Amino acid sequence: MDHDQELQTVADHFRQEGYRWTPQRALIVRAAFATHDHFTADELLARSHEQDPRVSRATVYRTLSVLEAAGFVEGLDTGDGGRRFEHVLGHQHHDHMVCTTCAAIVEFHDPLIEERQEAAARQHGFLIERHSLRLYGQCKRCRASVQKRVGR
Amino acid sequence: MDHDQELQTVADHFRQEGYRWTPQRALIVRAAFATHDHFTADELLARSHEQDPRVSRATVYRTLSVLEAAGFVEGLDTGDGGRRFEHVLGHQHHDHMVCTTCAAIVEFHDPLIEERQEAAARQHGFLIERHSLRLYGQCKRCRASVQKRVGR
DNA sequence: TTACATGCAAATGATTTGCAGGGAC
DNA sequence: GTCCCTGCAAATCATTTGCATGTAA
Repeated sequence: MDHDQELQTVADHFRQEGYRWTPQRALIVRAAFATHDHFTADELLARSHEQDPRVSRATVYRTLSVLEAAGFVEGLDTGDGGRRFEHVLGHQHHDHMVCTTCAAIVEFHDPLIEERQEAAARQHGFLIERHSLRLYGQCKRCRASVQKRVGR
Repeated sequence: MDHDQELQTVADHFRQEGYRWTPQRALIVRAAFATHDHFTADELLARSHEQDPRVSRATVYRTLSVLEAAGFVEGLDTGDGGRRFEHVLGHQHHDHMVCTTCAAIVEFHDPLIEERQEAAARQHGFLIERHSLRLYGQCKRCRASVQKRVGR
């Protein structure tokens, strides 16, 4: 799915749900989908401002919450109180490793883990709607630089 | 490990790390360990106030952060911006299912999942310090009441 | 004695909301 | 023409911090 198609999908969803499709929302969604990275609300505001400095922070938050509810975007707690969002539409589900030193995010996926989650849920009569698996620690790069320091 | 022993362990840790062991900290830790549930900072403050209304919110937060750093307590983002803590000392590691309807928390544990997490981390040169696995959805009770409603 | 801890109130930072004017449908 | 959306500023909410005073070691 290319970006224009995606944008169309989102626009359709907004209208179907009774939301209006405004230039601000188009601009914010375009900015959110521009790259597949993990952005904060503030970064999204900044990116939107590159296109039009009049877009307000409030509208960014309001749009993000509609996008999240619709599953176009997924929010991750960063652990330090903030949140980052990622563009999900058209991307395969995956989990995250978060570096506690440099905040780098590594994505991974393991079907066996997903399967065992389902099994655990079944055992408890629980119906999974979504899940979040995060590994916190040191990424390759940060481990390497620690070892260097320790080594000398 | 009974509660007095636990308290002693925590007190020892505080002193070893150069923190002072004060009546407030003892009171707060006792309140945190009183039950194995998932409490907010605010609830802990309330519980502490039952013993001594002069304990301040700031001291609760300051004590929680030492407890968390030491691994006596573990913080979980609730998804709505807040956090809950749970007493970890003397309890086996486990993950959580969170009911999005009634907020009930079900604990579960799967060694195979842990193993696969380690494997994934190894593959990416990542060193896990801690992890968080949360399944969000409907608990048994809430599923049952939805079905009842749909059924009639 | 001397840092560190405490309580208080003010500061912070992310997110939300009330409101009056503007614009999608 | 409605009613939702927007920008702005003020309001929240959880958490943190500065400071003068208290106190564990």
